[in-house]
Amino acid sequence: MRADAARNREKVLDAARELFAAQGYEVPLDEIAVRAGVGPGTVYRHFPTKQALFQAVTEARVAALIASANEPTDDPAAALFAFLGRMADEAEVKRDMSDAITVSSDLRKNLHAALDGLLTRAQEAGAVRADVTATDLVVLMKGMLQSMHEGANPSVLLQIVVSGLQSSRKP
Amino acid sequence: MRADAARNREKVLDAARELFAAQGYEVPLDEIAVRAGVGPGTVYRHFPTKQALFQAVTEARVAALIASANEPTDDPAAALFAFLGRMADEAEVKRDMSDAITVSSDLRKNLHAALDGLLTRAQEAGAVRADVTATDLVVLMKGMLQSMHEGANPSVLLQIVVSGLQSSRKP
DNA sequence: TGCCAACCGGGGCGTGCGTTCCGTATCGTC
DNA sequence: GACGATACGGAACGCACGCCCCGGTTGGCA
Repeated sequence: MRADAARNREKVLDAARELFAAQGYEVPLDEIAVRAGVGPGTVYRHFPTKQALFQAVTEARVAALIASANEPTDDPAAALFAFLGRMADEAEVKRDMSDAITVSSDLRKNLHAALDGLLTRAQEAGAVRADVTATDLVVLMKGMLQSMHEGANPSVLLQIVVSGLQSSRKP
Repeated sequence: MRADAARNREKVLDAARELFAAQGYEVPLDEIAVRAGVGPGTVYRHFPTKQALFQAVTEARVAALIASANEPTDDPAAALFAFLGRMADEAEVKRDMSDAITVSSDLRKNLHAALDGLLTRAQEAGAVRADVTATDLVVLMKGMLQSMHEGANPSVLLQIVVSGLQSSRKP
């Protein structure tokens, strides 16, 4: 790969990181190109599609998050809640977190699997209501993450969800 | 107004009700026109804009919902939770409920005011954590309502939120 | 029944966006 | 320093959608 090509690739990635984080997936690709100081064609030389660029930007972050879910622990409930907290923290600063779940089905599947493990163990420990599924949690979190950028208080939202998970099923 | 004009107006309203409920605000206006058996021009003869048509379809339902929030009660917490339940029930069947909050700022304002009243009274009764604001609730409900159509169990989601609201603030 | 106003259909315009194409500039090698 | 491959930029395409316009049609009143 030529030197300037590598440089441009980085400029595109930097611009994409910044704009996806600020505005989410809906930011026009042309804006990213302008911010990077290149033409739209150049973006497509390095990434076959807008989705691919988005994944290149978010994949590593989300993968790290998911990896942190698989560390063994002796307090399953605390592990689950800590994970939700990390997701919320990440989403509070970067708007692309919630879009990542929507755009990439791979990512969503991985997240689902990670949450499933955490959730099941927390439920076996009796710390989380038994009628919640991993799907419920993914969806609930996605709703929460989106809500964070519309004026709500993120920590209050998270506490509500965590408390709600701990309460027992209504008759 | 001519007889056929009135008939077409009703056909458009029926089609809009059905398609907005099924697919939300994003449904193309042309689809509504096709479903109604008329041309797009006819839709615009009766409603100046797509938003206007959407409001014509949703306004009454949401207004009724909001009105139900203002009935006096002696159990403020139950009133609040019942209201949230009604919102959830409505959204479970009709996808346009959550869009209504987004599209019409009037509707959003009214909903905010209604929730503010319910919430404040429930908090004064000590039944709901004091650090939640009406904005938090509107946004959280919007996220939840959107999420309901993605495979989660609506009643579990609602129970989690309700339980979370009742729990006290973490130190 | 004839006439005019009201109304209808659908083709068309403007816009925004993802994506592609190609003439031109630039890099790296011989 | 010249040459070929590589990469660049941005104009252009296709598509989807909200919205408007106009030639033809229809309804209801005289």
